[in-house]
Amino acid sequence: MTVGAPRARNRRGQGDLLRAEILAAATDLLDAAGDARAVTLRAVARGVGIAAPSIYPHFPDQLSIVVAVVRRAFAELTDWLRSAADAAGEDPRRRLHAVCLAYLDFARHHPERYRTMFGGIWTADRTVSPAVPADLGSDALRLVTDCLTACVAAGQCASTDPAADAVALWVGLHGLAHQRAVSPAFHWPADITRRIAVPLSHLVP
Amino acid sequence: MTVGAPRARNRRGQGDLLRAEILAAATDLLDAAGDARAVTLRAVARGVGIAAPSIYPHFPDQLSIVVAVVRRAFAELTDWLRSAADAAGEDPRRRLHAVCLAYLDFARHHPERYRTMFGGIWTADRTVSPAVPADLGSDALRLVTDCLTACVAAGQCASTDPAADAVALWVGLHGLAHQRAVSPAFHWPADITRRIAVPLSHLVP
DNA sequence: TGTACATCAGTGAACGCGCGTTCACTGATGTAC
DNA sequence: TGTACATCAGTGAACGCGCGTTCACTGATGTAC
Repeated sequence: MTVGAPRARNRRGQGDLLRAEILAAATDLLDAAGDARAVTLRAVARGVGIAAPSIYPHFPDQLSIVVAVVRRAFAELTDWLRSAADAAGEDPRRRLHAVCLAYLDFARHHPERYRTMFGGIWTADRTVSPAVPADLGSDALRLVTDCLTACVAAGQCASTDPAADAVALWVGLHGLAHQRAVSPAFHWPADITRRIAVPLSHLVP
Repeated sequence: MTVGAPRARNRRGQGDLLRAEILAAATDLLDAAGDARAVTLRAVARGVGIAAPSIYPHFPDQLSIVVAVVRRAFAELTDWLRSAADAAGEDPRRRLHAVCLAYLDFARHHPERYRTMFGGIWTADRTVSPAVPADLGSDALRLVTDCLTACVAAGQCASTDPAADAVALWVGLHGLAHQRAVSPAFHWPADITRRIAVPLSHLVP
């Protein structure tokens, strides 16, 4: 976090540009510190290079910044998964495989962000329930469900309830993603991804 | 957290009793607030009913309290799993089943504690890596591994690498336990436990 | 075309707060003689 | 048995810090006339 030359102030009508800068700085802070607690209003302001009160026209309080960061991260995750599925072509099995790997990739590349996305945001006074996966993660979960359903339709998957099994598969992926973010030093079995994803996918041989 | 009558001071030589009270108050605080951040030195002191500096003879700093709480929680988890296994009798399959359910029970009864146990403890200056599951969770993981190995020996499980599959099973349980602690409101499939534990256990029909 | 003025983007100083930690201390309790 | 004293358990006041938030403000920019 370097403090550069004094910021050129945005032109009239372009004040919302600062909002994007604030979000970017907050995301950087989260990725660097690995703790939503580090995303203080003053630290964000320092990151952007503005005075702390300048944040208020864009976010009503400090918590809103963290929530906005998490919301954007979920949108990125969904885009990331969708791109992976699209790149995998038409075969349902390949698509499912690609989405699972992409999910784990996302967590691996942004471990701190991932922890905060799925760790909940807890405060003393306000109750902020990001409602993962029901609300924020619903798009990502639906993508997994769609892949699994397509596998069933193609006769490649033995699931009799793809929606429920998609939740189970996602839970398994999440367990791995989350705990790898927390304990990268643990000696994970080399094929741990396969060991989790294959049984939970109910793919037929 | 009520402030009662002024504490009777411990007798000479019994000063270590306070250590246990401090740990208990810190655990209560964690369970109530759901955030390791709430376990401040001053809040713990208030909970016990002592002056804040009285903690220092027992813990070198605030972080050490949280670490001690987590260590004790892991010991409790291991005891809890062992009791469940013992109560299940000799049949390996029943033992494995009992341990899986007990694991999820523990998380369900202490969601905030669970989140902190497996969420890592992050600070700006000191790096505290609880090394889950390698270090702290190793006893619990070994219990799962032993159960799975016994199932293989009894011909009830098709795993060819029980140690690696135990990690996969644990990851699945953890994913469910963790995300249920974060998002209890999500509409989990009714049989989600079975959907995760059965495929990852590789039990034969 | 010039100019007064409203608006907008952002500042700087200050507030009260809870925090971790330090320091010198107090007063009860046990023990040596 | 009595008494001086060391030790132990814990206190109270104070420190400096970073925090979220407030307030009155500044100065550039666009616009109405």
